[in-house]
Amino acid sequence: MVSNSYHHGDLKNALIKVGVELLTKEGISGLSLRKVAKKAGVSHSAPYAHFSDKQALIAAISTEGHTQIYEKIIAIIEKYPDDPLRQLVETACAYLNFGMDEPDLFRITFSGVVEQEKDYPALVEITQKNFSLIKDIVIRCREIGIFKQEPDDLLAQGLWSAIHGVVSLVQQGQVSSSVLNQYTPRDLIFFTLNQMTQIEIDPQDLKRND
Amino acid sequence: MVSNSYHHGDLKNALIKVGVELLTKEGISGLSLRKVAKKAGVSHSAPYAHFSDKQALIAAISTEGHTQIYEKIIAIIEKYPDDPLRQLVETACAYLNFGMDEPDLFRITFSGVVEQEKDYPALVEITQKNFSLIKDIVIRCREIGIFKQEPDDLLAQGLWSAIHGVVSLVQQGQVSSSVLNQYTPRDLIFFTLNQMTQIEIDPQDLKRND
DNA sequence: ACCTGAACACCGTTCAAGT
DNA sequence: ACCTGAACACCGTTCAAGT
Repeated sequence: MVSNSYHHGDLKNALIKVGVELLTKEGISGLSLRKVAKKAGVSHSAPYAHFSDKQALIAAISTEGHTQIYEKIIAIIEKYPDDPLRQLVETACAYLNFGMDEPDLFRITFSGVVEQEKDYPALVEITQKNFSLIKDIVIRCREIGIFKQEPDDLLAQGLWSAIHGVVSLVQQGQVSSSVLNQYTPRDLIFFTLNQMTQIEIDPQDLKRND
Repeated sequence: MVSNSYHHGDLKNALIKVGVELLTKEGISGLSLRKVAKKAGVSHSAPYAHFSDKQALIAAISTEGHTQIYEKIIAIIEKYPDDPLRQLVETACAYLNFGMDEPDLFRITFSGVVEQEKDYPALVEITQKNFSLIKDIVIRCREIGIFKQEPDDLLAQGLWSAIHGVVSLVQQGQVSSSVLNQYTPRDLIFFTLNQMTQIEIDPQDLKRND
């Protein structure tokens, strides 16, 4: 509907968009280059003009997922500019929500579906930008006494790993049912944040937004 | 070589074994039912007598991966019967080693490649047994003051999630290069254990075995 | 430069048939 | 009960050809 025969000017981005749609609709196993091409209204070989192979499209979709998280974190930082603890908590919750709301996009983005990440500069760049944002939040948190003095990199990496672990297991259904009966995924996030920090974080204090 | 025409009595286990071999040799993308069948010396439709579909074989391989970790943890507990902290540390390192030594088997086992875990009772059972082992270790650790008083389930789940997060990111190459230049994966594990516990764990104390 | 259509090798899965 | 072989629909990828 955007154009008629030889497609719009930007098939590349159209393929990424259609790819994400197909992914959320049919899951990772339903994501094929041929279906994406058909859904975009081009022949099954047209995508090869823009992506060297299927992995390259998956890498582009992963880049899209990282970008979505990046924009969410930026928005959180701007919303609570003087409250680094809040930034930390909201970022962790945003990560959890991403895993719960868009499980397949989350998997492609954060669960190593892309095999040779280093081959995709745009992907490497956005992952570095995301880590940088988290490191900034951690630094500001440490300045107000939330962490003991540890190297920033290690703190940020440890924190992100722990949150990533929780969300991954929740999203894969690998959380013990005895735990799931008593605690919500949100509880697990707060438990982890409390273990990783030197202060007590009360979920009740933070309930007045999504 | 085991037999001649109509194969040995246990094609099912032969297929699992060959599947693991093929997995470590060619990776997840190289694991196909047809290749497994050929490698086992049967026609491409023979596996369907034992596995309803490809997912069922993958679930069996995942079960094998969980069983390998289970046996390692059992061995660790028997090796250090009176040292729960050591049990904890060694188990975490075993998890890391599994991720580093057999990345593809690790992925199938712990990274949600199996889509409907609940459909495979043997898989559900071994995951419960593993969680139970970890919970036992955590309980014994708490009794000697390593953790503050928290519910066992939550402690065990939180700890396992954090370790899982570290190993997953390491194994997927998603650890920031600035961190990798300064710290080994083992450092990250010890950092995480130190954050999650109430005592200081010194890696030096534990260096005299693999 | 961008896209098409035929072609190839490889999948997962089914099913009638064989022992 | 266990396995085979043909068949089907679907892949990813390549390439000569068209505008």
